[in-house]
Amino acid sequence: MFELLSTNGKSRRGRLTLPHGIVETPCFMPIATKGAVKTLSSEDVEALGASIVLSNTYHLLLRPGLEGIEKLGGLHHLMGWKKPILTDSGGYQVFSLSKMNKTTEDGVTFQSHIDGKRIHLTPELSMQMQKAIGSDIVMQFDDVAAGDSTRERYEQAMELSLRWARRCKEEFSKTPRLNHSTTQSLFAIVQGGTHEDLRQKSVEGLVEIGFDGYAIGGLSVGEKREDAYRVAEFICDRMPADKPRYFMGGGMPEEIVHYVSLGVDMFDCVIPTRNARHGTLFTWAQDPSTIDFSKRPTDFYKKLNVTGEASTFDESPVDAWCDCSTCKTVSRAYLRHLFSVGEMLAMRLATIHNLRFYLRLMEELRKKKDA
RNA sequence: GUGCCUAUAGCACAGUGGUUAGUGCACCGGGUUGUGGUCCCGGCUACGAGAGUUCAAUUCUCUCUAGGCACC
Repeated sequence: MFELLSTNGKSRRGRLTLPHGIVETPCFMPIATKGAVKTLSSEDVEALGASIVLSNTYHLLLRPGLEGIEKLGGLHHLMGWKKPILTDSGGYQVFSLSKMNKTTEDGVTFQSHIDGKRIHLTPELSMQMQKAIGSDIVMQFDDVAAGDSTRERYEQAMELSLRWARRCKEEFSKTPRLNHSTTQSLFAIVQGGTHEDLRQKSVEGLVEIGFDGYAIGGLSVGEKREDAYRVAEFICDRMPADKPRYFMGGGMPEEIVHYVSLGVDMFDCVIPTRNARHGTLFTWAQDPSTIDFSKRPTDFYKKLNVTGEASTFDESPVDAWCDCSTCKTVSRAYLRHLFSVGEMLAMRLATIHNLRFYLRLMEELRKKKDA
């Protein structure tokens, strides 16, 4: 299911063949937490050039629920999205959303942020839910420690994630495939904070169990960027070369460039979509096809706060180098006006642009490897 | 014309005879890393004018000006 097409130093050019289609890597996965990339239709997302999206087990478990999603025929059918879907397991949401949760060996009990109902999420339930969703790529249920945790906490989270990984694999292997696909993949998640020895133990333990792909979890959660770079390289150097590598949750454009140079194949991040909704847009500092990414540049883009005063009478497009529909049809002045009066269209136009920026970045990064 | 009420930031309002006059919205700037669509952190801008009482007035008194209400 994963072909390594070429390498250049540590960086890789690959191809994932999944039940719902082919994903060229390195790739970026737009986030459709509750079954939609906010403000966009599935058709929009496809037109932007996305080949896979990320959705979320935790949110879909709350609504429409396990039985609900089965009755609805799985998430692909519900969304009208024909390409691959990866689902996060819900582990991160326990860390990031709910302050009122309790982690035990069995799983996590927390209160729904919607109606306060108590939910007990276990590795087994997460697997069942992701199967019901019909994800092309299922993520293991994991325990994420905050970026400023003690070594003890990192170690505990890593060990627990390792034990949960085993349970996920068992459940994943035995439960009848509820949906359309017979070839869902299961990815494991490496934990261990910024400690190399813990990360090493995590990778080795997971590889021994055996998964279809491996993710780097627990970074971009408050630690220093240089620590994240160091740990990511350490992990990549110990991951199996013939399996896809997924950096979870990151990051800024220059971080993605850096991680690609270390050999990461897959990314997801809320930055392009969330920043778009708050008026922060990414723009190219030069023609993207002329950027030499092998030098790990950090200055190849600029952030534009389009709600700022400077855009008030600016008739120019958001980005002259961009080929998205927003840049081809509207001015900065119009976008600023739409934000200023609170029109929903502002968020949509900005989301289209920022996602296109990220997807274009990946296209350019792949081109360099193709050449 | 007469009486009463009001006058504090761009707007709506708090408040005080004594160091640096608050809040919300608006505006300006920054943030956002396995989603917060409404979030977070900063910043700017004010006691209508004049006189009096007082050690000290945005605060109390008077006059003026402007606005509101009522009555002719």
